[in-house]
Amino acid sequence: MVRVQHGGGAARTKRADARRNEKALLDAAAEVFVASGVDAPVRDIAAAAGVGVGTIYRHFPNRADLITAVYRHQVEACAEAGPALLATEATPYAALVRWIDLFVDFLVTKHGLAAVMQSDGPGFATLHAWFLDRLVPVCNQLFAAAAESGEIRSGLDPYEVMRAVGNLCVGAEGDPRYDARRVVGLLVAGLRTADRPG
Amino acid sequence: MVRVQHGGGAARTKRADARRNEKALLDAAAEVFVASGVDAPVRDIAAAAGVGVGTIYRHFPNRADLITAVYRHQVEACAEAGPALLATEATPYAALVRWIDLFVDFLVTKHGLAAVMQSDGPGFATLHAWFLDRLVPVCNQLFAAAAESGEIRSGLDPYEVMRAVGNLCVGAEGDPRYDARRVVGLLVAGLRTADRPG
Amino acid sequence: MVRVQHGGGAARTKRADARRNEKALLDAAAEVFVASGVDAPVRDIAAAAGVGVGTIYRHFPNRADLITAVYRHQVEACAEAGPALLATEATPYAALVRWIDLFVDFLVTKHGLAAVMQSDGPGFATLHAWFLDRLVPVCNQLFAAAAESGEIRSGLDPYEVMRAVGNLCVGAEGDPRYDARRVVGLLVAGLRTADRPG
Amino acid sequence: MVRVQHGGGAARTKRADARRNEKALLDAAAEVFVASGVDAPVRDIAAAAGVGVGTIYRHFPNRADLITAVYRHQVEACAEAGPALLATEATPYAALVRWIDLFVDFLVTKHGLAAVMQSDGPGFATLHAWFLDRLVPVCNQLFAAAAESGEIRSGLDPYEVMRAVGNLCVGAEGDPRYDARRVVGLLVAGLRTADRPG
DNA sequence: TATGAATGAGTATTCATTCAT
DNA sequence: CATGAATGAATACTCATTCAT
Repeated sequence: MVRVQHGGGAARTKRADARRNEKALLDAAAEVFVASGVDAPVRDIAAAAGVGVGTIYRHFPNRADLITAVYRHQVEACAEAGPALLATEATPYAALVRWIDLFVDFLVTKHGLAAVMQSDGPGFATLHAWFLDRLVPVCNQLFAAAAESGEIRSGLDPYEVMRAVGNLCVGAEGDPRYDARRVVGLLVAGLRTADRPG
Repeated sequence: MVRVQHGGGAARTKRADARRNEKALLDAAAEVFVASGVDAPVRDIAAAAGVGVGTIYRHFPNRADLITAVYRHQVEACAEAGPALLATEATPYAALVRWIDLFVDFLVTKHGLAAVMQSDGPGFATLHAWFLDRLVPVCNQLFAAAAESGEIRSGLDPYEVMRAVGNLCVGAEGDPRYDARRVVGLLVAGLRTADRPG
Repeated sequence: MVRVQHGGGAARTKRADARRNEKALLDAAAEVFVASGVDAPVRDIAAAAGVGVGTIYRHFPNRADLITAVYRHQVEACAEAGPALLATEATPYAALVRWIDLFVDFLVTKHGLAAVMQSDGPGFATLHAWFLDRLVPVCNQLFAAAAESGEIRSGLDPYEVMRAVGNLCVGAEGDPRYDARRVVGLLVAGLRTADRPG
Repeated sequence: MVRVQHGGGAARTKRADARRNEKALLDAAAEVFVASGVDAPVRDIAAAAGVGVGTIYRHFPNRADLITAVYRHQVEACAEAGPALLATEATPYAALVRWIDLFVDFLVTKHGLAAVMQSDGPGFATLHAWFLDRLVPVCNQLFAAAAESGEIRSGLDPYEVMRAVGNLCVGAEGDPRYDARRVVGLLVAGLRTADRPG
């Protein structure tokens, strides 16, 4: 009723405002996550976004919701890249390698995000599930293609490999002797068929 | 004279008591670590050990000291196994594989310990350094032998590989679809020379 | 429109509430300081004010901020009295004596506050500096005038004398045989020129 | 009976040991007091003395006992200097000035000891009383002589003046602009008769 | 009698979360 | 709907004091 009193235009304006607000909030949260990790104090995020903490709780009741929202677009892009790579790369294995590279790029540049892949806290369960729901099918597709083309071993669980890749990206920053891409490269090399031609 | 004997005896007894206490404390801490991770509240550990918090601070001024002490023996055993395996296994690569298996066994059974390998908190720096100081040289030796025998690629950094293995063990429990040993197996397979015989 | 009015009003109301709260907090803190000194536990102050400890930390991040706020008005009044006395008293020395009396009155009635004048703790540095910044200039003015009129020795450091007066007020309560005003009177008498007329 | 079994010699040896111990303890405590103030942790004192904390508690059940013991000799010397100065100095006032100088020298070189003169904690009551019992009579004598010779005002309470001097010595170290001797000089100057000759 | 290990109360401080305005 | 003030549980750490050896 209140909405009716305000009229449709007002409601739309409101919604637009809310959206702008949410967008600003997500941008700010992303920055804070990079700087302080996904465990950053809620107040810091609110301050960075220029909103009150209450606003954050309204939009994202739990932290996982916020993290999910923050990275949704990027994860989305990563997910969509799978089929595309499969279509453009020379072989399914090449596509798989490229895709994993994208995944790694995504993870290592987000301080602390990789930890999400391993976190067992109940609050992160939703986020965890969301990541998997969105990316594992893509990964499945790539693995299936590469297995069918005989480029990688059969019997591999794409989920497990993704989880492994995620783990390898944890804490990659700040240690000059540890290069997540390099060790992921080793892992990916290990996927190849045991008795491949060369 | 009695006093002198008593004094000496008392001193030794005292130390023995303290040592027993320390042992009980380490056992309790190990259990709490398994249940709640290495970040478990000091009070919980104290309660589990049946001592006051002061006693913990007396024996282990900071948390890293406690963690180090808790896992010292096991890490020690792991370190000592390296040369032994090199002597008994058929090839250096076989020894390396077995040794990494031991390392993984050690890590995956200790909830949260693997996190230590990646933790960047200043409080964990000492512990981190200790782990590396003790295990990296062993790892170096195994890698050198396997590289010399032509079983693995050259140019690998054992430290980096250990770090990767550590990461792969993070959060291994509680996820039935993720088997740290299996993914480490993939990584280790990736170490092999690119153009190995078979 | 209603909303806009409400928004503005709400914001102002909020701030007013917070201010009221802060005032209550300051009053409570002042009382606790009198009863238990400026080192009183934060929790006691919070309890006395009927607020949570977090509220205190919100308003006054460190103890010095709280103490400063508690005594700001009184110190302010003391500072402002300097020039006024200079204008109304018969001679500069008389003004100085009266002003020091005010200062003493202020200090002796605040249990533990005088200790602030001597505290060397880093946390009190700000407070200490603030006290001095505000009062020393006033004191300088009074001393300069009294020196020019030939009523007191030259070469005195007003800061040092203030510090001395502050020290003389320490622990003045609770000892019936020690009267801060009396001993300060002795000190002030000692300021007079050595070869004054009478 | 046990003592009888040990024999007189043994008992005497024991007592000698205990005395040596107590002496070492006092020396160590004095050093720690200078370094960290009279509120230094008991354990620090014990460590400095090379004894267990229990030993300190045995010899000095409360901190005040320890402080008293630590400074007993020096206070004693100060007390004894009073009559001596009265006998050797030209006038009673000169003796008084010299004696107060001694008192100040004693206080300012002992970090935190001066605080004892103002402390109202029950634990320090004994110490406080002891200081006064020993020094006030001496001070009385000096004041009486100086008053009789007409060099200082009459009606002064020596106790109060001592207390004031003690206060003026508080926090004297660490502030280059505050010189306890100087301000005590002002106070002492203020003691002179209001209408003295020159 | 000396020791020092153990105790645990006391205190500061942070931060997620709620709710009146 | 947004705000941010208020809350208070949680946790680390210190240190005086006791007591078994």
